[in-house]
Amino acid sequence: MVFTRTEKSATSNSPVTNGVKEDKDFKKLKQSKASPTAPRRSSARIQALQKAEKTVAGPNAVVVKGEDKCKDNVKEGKSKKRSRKNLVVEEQSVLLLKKKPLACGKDEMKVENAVGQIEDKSDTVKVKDTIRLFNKYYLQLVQEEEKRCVRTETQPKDANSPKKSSQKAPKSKKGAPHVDSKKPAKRPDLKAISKMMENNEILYSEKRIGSIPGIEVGYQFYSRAEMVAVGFHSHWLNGIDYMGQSYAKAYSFEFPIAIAIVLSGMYEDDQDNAEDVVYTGQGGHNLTGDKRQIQDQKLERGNLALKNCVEQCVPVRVIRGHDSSSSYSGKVYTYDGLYKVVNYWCETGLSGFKVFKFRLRRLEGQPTLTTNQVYFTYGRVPQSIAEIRGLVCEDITGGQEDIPIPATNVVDDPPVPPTGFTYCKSLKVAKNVKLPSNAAGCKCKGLCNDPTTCACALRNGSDFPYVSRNGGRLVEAKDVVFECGPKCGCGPGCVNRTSQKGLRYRLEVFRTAKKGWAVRSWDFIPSGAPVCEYTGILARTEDMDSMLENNYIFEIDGLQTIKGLGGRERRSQDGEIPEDILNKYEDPSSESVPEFCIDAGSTGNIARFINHCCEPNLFVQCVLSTHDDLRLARVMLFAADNIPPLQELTYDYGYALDSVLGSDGKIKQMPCYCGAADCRKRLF
DNA sequence: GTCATTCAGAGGTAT
DNA sequence: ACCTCTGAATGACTT
Repeated sequence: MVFTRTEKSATSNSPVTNGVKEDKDFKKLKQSKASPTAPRRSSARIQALQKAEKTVAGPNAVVVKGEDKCKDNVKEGKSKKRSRKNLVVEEQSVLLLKKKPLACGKDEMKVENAVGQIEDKSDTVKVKDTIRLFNKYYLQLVQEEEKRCVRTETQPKDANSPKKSSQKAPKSKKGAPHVDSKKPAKRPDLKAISKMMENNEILYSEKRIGSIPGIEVGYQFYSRAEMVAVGFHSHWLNGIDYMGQSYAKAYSFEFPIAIAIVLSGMYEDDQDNAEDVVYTGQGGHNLTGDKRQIQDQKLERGNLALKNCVEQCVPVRVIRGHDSSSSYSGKVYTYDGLYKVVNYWCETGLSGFKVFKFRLRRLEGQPTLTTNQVYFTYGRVPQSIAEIRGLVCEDITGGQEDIPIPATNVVDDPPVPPTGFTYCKSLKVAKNVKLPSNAAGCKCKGLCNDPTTCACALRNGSDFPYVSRNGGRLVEAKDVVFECGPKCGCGPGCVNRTSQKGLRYRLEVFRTAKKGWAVRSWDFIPSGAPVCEYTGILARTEDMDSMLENNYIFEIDGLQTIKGLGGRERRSQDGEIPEDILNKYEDPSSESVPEFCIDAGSTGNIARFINHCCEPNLFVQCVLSTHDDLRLARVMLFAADNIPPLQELTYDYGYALDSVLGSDGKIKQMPCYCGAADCRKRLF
């Protein structure tokens, strides 16, 4: 089930876009308390509110301060030079600041709760934001790399090979030995963590013994580099992460001591029995080729660190690496909890060389390991229609989409399928709305790949908004994305048509107990990948006002976002949007409220089943391709995170609290069941 | 399509 | 100046 979407707010890179209910409501909203939701939604809107009512509430001000600091820690990392202690102290002072308002009156109670939640969740959210930042850098660097490849491709010999999808550029830059500049940059993941280190954006740059706040047992990483970004395991290559002598001053242990290990199952002598692990030490093996042992291991570095753990009873975080062929990322790393290093010995391994062995036993009192974690399989993703439990409809699209979308219901008795709507893959336009088709288009041939000449890329700030990796991923949320359209010279395979290529993942509509219908994917979805468009009937908002009970209206607020109106957070930098686009809308009254909306009440696609969540994994992105009218932009949903199979897909409907009025003119409330740690508890 | 091989990668640790 | 249980591209192979 879906409700009216309103203003969006974005948390860092989880974007937001679109419609505001109406400005009178917004005024009401303004009067509402400097809402407890402020922390969660980094939200422009709330910030605007706070600015607007600076005069309010002392305690709130304090809280805000604390939050700001908190945010600083997350976003800018510790920009202070290292010195751990300072950091710790600072964090404590933040805590103090946060706790202060606890003892206050009613309104402040809200704040208190909110603050309490911030604390709980902020660890989780810090991790999430850190990973999102990593993903953003990663995609930016992939983009840079793709650009570089184009350059080297066109330079050497203008290989205008008719090969279609491969503008991949054979990276044999041998032709130009002096490299077309400084950085070969082959590993965007490593570059991304380098960048985060430079900027002090590593979440826990100080190594820690034991568990890491915000990372529960079962947490999944999608690359070694992600772990480095969080500070969970600080080498991207080594299996054993340990604290060296430099920590001797701050602790009374004998160093080095190991703090985290990755089990990749690659050592020929490793044994893994879930709760009980025999881990082979590092060193002495052939780095290339068969990776066999070629010499004796020594009791040094990581091996010594693990030995010291035995004697000093230091627990070690254990991460298991898994191949997951079904995913684009190809690898998954699960955090499986703390283990104690029970003992160690030295033996002659299969290859005849000395190896060290460490027996690890899982500490008690942790969530049980499932076989899914040890022998990694993603839940039970059905392989065929016959395997689907609770199937109530084989394909709700009736064959319209390339990939069928089944519906399942294991909640109702008897199970019922979703009804009351007509599936429609593409947008329909109401009679009184005219969709222009004035986009000029670019003159590229075949595929667009040179952002310096493609007219469409130029509109996006001289870059393609997408990288071609994984079939097209949006590098970051923008106010609006300009895609290639019907008048462009490029073909359908062009990366700048990424949102026009239909569904890419096997989606399922499933029944939930409290939230009605919901949507999930059987496939892994990498961050920045397009998930689906929001379709329905494109209509005038004013015609909708009578239909208060219609919960499927999506207001198109591309224009409002671009202007930063209604508290929306700008996503693009000033000057990035071509002026000819902006200058069209001169009537300020037309700007305050989205003029157009998409009504998916009676007709729509899969998007109408996607639920709201206060901590979503999708974001909304306005896209223009056939015309350049921001008020009529297409609405796309993109993945904000790497999304594992079977995780419910959600986005932030973006309601401001108390912004929705019932037919009686009273404020309507709707509880939120999203279950996020920082849930606002109300949808509106 | 899958497998095997290749190799750059870049910070941490110790010398 | 070492070390390193990645990742991705390439080439060889199998169906």
